[in-house]
Amino acid sequence: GERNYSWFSSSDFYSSLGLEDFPSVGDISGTEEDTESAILYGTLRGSVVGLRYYTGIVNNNEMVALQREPNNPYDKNAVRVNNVNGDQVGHIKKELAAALAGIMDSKLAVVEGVVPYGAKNVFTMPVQMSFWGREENREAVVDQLKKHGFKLAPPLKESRFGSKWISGRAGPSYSAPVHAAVQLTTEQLKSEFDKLFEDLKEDDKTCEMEGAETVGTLLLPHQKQALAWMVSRENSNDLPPFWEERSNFYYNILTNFAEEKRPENVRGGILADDMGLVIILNKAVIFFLYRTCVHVSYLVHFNRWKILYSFLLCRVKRLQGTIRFLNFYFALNVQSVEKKYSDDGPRATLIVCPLSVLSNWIDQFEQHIHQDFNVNIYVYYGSDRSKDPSVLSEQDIVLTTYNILATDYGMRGDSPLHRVKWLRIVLDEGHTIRNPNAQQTKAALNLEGHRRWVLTGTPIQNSVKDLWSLISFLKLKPFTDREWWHRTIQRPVTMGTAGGLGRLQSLIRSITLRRTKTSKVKGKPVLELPERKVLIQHVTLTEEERQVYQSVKEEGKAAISRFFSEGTVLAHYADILGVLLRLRQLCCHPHLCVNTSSSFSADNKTPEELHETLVNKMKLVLSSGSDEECAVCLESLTVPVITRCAHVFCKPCIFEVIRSEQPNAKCPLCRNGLRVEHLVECPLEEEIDSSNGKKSDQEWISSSKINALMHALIELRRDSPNAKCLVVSQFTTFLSLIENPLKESGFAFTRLDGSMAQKKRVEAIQCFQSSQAGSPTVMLLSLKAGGVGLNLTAASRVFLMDPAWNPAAEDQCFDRCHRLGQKHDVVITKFIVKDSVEENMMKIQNKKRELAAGAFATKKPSASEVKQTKINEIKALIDL
DNA sequence: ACCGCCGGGTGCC
DNA sequence: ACCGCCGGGTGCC
Repeated sequence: GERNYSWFSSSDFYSSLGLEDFPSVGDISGTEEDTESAILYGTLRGSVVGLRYYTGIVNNNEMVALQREPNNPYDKNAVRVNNVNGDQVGHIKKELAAALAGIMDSKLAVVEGVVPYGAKNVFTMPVQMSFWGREENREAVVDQLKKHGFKLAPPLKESRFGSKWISGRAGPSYSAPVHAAVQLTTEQLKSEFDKLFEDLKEDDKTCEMEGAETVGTLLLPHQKQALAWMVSRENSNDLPPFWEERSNFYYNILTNFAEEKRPENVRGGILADDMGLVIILNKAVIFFLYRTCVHVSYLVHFNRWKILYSFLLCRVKRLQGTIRFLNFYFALNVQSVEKKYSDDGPRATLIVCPLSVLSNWIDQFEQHIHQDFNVNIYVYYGSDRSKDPSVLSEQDIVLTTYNILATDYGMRGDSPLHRVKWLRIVLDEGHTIRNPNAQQTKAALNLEGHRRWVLTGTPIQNSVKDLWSLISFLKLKPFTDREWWHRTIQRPVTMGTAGGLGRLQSLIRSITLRRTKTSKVKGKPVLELPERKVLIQHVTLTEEERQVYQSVKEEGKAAISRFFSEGTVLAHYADILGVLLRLRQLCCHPHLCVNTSSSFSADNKTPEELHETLVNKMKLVLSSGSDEECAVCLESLTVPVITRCAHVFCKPCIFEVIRSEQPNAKCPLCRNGLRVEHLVECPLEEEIDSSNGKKSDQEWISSSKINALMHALIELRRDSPNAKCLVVSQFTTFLSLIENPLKESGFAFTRLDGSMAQKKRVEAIQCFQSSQAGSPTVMLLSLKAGGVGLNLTAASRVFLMDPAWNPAAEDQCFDRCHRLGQKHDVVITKFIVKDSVEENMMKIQNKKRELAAGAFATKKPSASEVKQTKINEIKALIDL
């Protein structure tokens, strides 16, 4: 029925952007300078004039930024020259500026400058410019320069300036030796990058901090370690990375910029931790660290702490033997406590997280903080959130989401979050801000507060590029400006310039604490997780099932090869997904695909009718529970919307496309016109629980896969009667079909799927996690149900009934039981039907895994590459 | 001389 | 700027 779907009018286009939990949408519009495929065209010597009018000074060999100044009243071609600090040094001489203006404005090339000598000149100084751009723009740039009488010199050779460059750390980037540089292969980069984090684990971050013995709470070694590291980070007086003290100024060895003011180091850093629950404990630690000076579990001391506070400051010595935690801290930095954490300083810690983990945080605080302790926590969320900044600044902790942060920031100047000076700012799942152009990133970067932390399991998702937002958030000079980040770190790394990776490594090392499930502290694993094994169990269809499967397959294959020969594959995308879906369903159970029509969009239909059938077909595919992918973000669909051309994308992704390409946005897959008012939203799963509407007209029958599952379950019950297991499928209808034999064989089971209300979910989880006799041993789980935080550690077996397109979606599901708290080895069984679309899906999954493993430092595939990949996948899936 | 040359005034874009 | 450029003063050898 139509009522399950909402149609957008253009009026709710912007309001609907308030939707929560958008993944950060990658920039696919191509407006962003395509920095990753830039090459060096050549160099040009010019001059900077008007020095005496400006205060900005430079050193010899210092990098400078060239900035267009189109509104200059004297010359619309004006190009400003700024030093690394952003202070104006002068202008590019007008004849040269006239040549540069066009190139810069049309983004044909990026022009970078270095002052090679003469930095102390009074009136003019030389500037060595490098021109970077994509190969196809080289001619245009050369022509443009020629028109104004300039000619590029070939890139400077390494030998000229190179000695510094190879030495591993510093070097002016104008000498980037493109020809000499050895482009690392993806694999090399990947392994280099792994090393980058490996090395982090064995350095001095292994110092542990003891908890208060009087309370007797046990902190795990890696938690103590993290605690100590964070305390030292918040109090460190070290210079930030790449800065040196020289006689009476501070010198940046990457840009050669110097200033008298001591550059501030970040009072914080990145906690790159992939250990699920552990991170939550760590989160709690750090938030209470100074304001209350206790670990959450030490909150017993909170009231006493208030009394102790002034007492401590004058009696540190006496207390040293009493509370070792405080001892450690005060021994470190008695004065700064007084100064920095006295009651007139900022009080509130801001925690920003995705909506999906907001409740996690609230739960954590509720669990650990007894109401008697007056720790004020304010959840800044919902329409009744306070607009009064002073309400926020009086809290101990303010919790909010990235989308609230961005929405508020949107109404300029009136965001309470941005008017408070925070004691500490924490970005949870910090990689959420990896897109520098996203509103939430800008909003996060503009928060005020000295202690800044980023929590993330995946600091680098696709490329070094992703790190910029995080580094910028940490306010590390000079990287807050993307140009310096790019010139000193990103480009050297991606181009494989000698020393580039070393730089990145020392940067990461100085600000990151990284622990993975396999990290070690003093030779012992930080976290001893039981093993995880994945078994593939092949299933053979019965003669009867095979017949049905084969006939559907042949029919589908014929249609799809017709689409190929007609060149209408993408136009029939919904049809094709429909065929694949039917095949996948037939692998599971013949009753699954009763509602999916087999007829193809006939040619005698009007375009209007055709469009409607296709869109309806896509709705069916989506509502079946199938975990389809978005061609923009390449991940599982979050909030799917269907375009008029019957392609499906995440709502935020496609809105971003429309926003950035307006007014004539085109479908990323087929380049047909996109209109907001044509988008159809489609819930991921039928809200009406399919188990209620069981097809009464169909008698229950089993299937090969169900038989295989039941066989395994019964065997498991015989061998280890207490073992609990998850039975996972994308298709909730399939889960319903499985209920029947479970009942018949006397299994106590529970169920968790997307259609359940929050309260019922919690019940189902608690019930399943319970160790009481008679508690369910089986949980029927829909692949996408629940957030990342879902804890199903009671299960030590997983039966994955059907493969997903996206291997990451499967892994995420497995991690719900393979995580901290799991006592047993986890065995995962994937049921795969032999000689079927499922086997082909596995092949594609493996390819994706390889791709993901090598994805570091490679650029995001373009729309046409995505399109080609999709087409190749279709061929592989249907054996064409 | 509707030139050349001299030397003072002057100076980003 | 110890430059270039401008424009006024000037004018055989």
